[in-house]
Amino acid sequence: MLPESNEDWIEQLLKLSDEEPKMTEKQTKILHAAIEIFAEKGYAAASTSEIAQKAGVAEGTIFRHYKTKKDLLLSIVLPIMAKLVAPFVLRNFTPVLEAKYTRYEDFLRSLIRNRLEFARQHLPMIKILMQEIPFHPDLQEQFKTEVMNEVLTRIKKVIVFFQQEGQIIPLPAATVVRLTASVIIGFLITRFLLVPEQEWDEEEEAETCIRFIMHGLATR
Amino acid sequence: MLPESNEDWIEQLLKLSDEEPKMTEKQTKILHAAIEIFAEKGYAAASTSEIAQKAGVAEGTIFRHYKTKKDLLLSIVLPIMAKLVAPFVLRNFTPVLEAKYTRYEDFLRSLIRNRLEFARQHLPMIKILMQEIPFHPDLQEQFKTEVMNEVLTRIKKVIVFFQQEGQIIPLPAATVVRLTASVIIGFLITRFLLVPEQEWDEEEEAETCIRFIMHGLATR
Amino acid sequence: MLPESNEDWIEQLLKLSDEEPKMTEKQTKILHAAIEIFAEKGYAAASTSEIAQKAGVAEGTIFRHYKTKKDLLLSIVLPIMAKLVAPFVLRNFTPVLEAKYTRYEDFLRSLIRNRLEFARQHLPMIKILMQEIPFHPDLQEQFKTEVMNEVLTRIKKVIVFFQQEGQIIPLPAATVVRLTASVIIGFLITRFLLVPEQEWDEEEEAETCIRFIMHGLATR
Amino acid sequence: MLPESNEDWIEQLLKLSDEEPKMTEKQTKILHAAIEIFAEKGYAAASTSEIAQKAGVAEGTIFRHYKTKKDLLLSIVLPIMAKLVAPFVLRNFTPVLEAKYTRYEDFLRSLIRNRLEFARQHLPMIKILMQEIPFHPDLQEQFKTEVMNEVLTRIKKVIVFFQQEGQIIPLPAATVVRLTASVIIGFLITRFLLVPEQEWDEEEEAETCIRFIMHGLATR
DNA sequence: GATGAATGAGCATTCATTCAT
DNA sequence: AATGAATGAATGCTCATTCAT
Repeated sequence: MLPESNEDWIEQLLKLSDEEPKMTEKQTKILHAAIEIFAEKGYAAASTSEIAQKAGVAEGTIFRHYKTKKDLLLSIVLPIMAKLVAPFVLRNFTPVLEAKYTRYEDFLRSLIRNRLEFARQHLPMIKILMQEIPFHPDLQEQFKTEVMNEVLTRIKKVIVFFQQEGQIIPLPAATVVRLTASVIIGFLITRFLLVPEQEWDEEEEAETCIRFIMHGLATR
Repeated sequence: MLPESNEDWIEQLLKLSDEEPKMTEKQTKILHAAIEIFAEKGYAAASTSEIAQKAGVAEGTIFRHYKTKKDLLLSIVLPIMAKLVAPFVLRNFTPVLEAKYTRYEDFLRSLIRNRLEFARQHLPMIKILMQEIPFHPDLQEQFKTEVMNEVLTRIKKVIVFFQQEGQIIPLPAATVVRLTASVIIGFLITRFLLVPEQEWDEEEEAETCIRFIMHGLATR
Repeated sequence: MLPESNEDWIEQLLKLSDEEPKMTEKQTKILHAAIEIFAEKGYAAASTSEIAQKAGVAEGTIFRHYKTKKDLLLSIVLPIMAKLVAPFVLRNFTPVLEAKYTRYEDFLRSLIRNRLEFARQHLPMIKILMQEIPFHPDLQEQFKTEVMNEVLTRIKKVIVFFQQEGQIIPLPAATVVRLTASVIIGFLITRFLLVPEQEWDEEEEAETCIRFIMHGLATR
Repeated sequence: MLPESNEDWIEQLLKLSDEEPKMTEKQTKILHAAIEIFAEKGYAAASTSEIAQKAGVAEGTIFRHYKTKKDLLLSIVLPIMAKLVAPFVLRNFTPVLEAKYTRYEDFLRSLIRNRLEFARQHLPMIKILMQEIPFHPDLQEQFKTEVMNEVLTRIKKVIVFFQQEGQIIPLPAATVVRLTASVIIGFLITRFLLVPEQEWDEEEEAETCIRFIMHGLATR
């Protein structure tokens, strides 16, 4: 479980998540079909006619709702990008953190659990996002601006805070972020992409990650 | 520099690397053009006519050397996959290791340096491999067999060896591999894909990674 | 100004012109939008959705009033064709003429002025008519029947009348009509299509046309 | 027959006319099919698949030779526009004229005969040119530049020359051109488009046109 | 009457692949 | 070995038209 005190921003995250409630039923079906097919064969190799078929609509119907195929991609990928950064960008992120988590370890625990849940719920969309970012400069731009700048600067503040507290080693904040993120993302990728079929004791593995990071970053 | 003692398998790696010495000049140009364009726009979005144009050959010439477009992809991606696993698969890998590296830390250092060099030399092909694996079951199969099975079992043996020596914590070998790989791959991705334009003190960053891993895995 | 004596058939023309007084406001807007867009891009290249948009109605509304796109075209083009021939077809045309215009020159003057006004008022519809006639056999048929037969035979009678009077040269009536029409239509096209932006002294140019025709047709 | 002295620029015109001798046989067939179909149904209403079918080639073949459908149109329409103005633009036009034709009437006779032949040979392409100019700003631009500017200024010089000789009435040159052109073009349109099926005594009609123009423009 | 979502045939264009030269 | 013209299936997208609301 996440600490109760954390619930407020999860709540906010969830609020963000029920996208476009005014979508017609056909539109929803198109979106779902597109997610499935884009995730399976990639954007470029997916054909709109296949999407239409899987969605059970006429091909023209896709283009009534999404001006172009690219538009359809963006309507999948932009919201997921927003949700990806949401937890870090909510305006009360830093103060809340500093007050709430007296230990880096608690911060990590909350983060991992939250991202595990996020990945479980949105796996296909995340796959699409990761696959397509390299080929779409506009997505890259958005990603760099929102993630690199917004998220990184906020997290770095948190890192510095814990460094000042003497909890973690005084490496450059960017390095600390990279090391931490590598371990967590490496876990998520292994869990959901590389070996998804295996039975995972997620609690146990999460704790192992945390301990590894904490010892790795401990002040000597 | 890599320690001299390591040179023998690097030598072997290099032997593997001058692939198909019997390639005509046009074929080489086709291959180079394909690598560039596949890396830039992805396999599915790349057109053979664009490749032909960039290679300065006629469209038909591509299909004289590579039966299909997929064939052209494989001729890029299979060799790079072979080279990716080469250092671990050379038949003398484990014994050599156990004798040579008395410390996990030295093993890591050698590994990181070697992979840095590998990534620097073959970045576009590695990009292509990573991008296309999810969409080609045959590549996945090959990857699982060669990397997951061959490489992992060998590395796990090394891990167990160092665990028995008491140098690293007695976690499941798979977990140790994952943690170690996450940090190293996370470094490589950040170095070459996320922030390639930045000036990197690779020696320094590599040592930071090593220290992080060593502390993270240290017996308590 | 047109000579008063001419007013009666102008009056009749005007009666014809307030077409379909029972049109709803939306229908009027559709018609206007269609005229504008057909004239601008041609019938085939105009899309009903663009017309709907410009008219400010829903796509379906067009088809409530006009069964097909072709229907919409006809509802523009047929009335303008009727008005085009109206002055010549009014049943009292010939007798009136013979009585009224004692000189061919007066007939021409009245004709030019009237057609100038007609072109000024209905330019876009005339453009559409001219553009589409070659591609619609039904329009051609209508045009040949109404214009070639009806109008030509009546005008020829007038010509013969003036030839018998010795005012104009005894060429075949068809030739006289062609020469006269060429000059007048050539003027109208230059005035409204080729060089519409120029300041035109229409009175002066009309008189020049008349003098040219009269000298050209004068009995030697 | 055209006066021998005129043969040199006709010769030049014909030289211009054997367009692109390096066309493959399929390309020729595509071009001919396109001319036929564009003339019959108009550019916008013609489909490339219909053209391909009539040409007896695969649809893709069209696009190997002409990047776009518009390209195909231009490859028909630009050469015909060039040929349309060729007789007037040949660099020796004015001097030759002034020396050769001592009477406006002879100039007209030569012009009419030449344009009759031109229309007879290239009727479908001329139809296409006339139909499409209103809808393609780039064609309009080209037309205005080449025809309006180049041709008109040259012809005006000729007109002024004959006016100074006292052969024709001192109206504005533009007006003289318009009157003359109206009569000739009116004849051509009637001959080839309105009543092509009729037996025409072209010599006789041409002389009638010339006499009409000469009397119309005679100094009083 | 008016709407606008839905349709599916049709469009221009691209593409991997073939083959005669 | 190399070419490049030719292919025809497939693609993303548009369009006139229908119909339930």
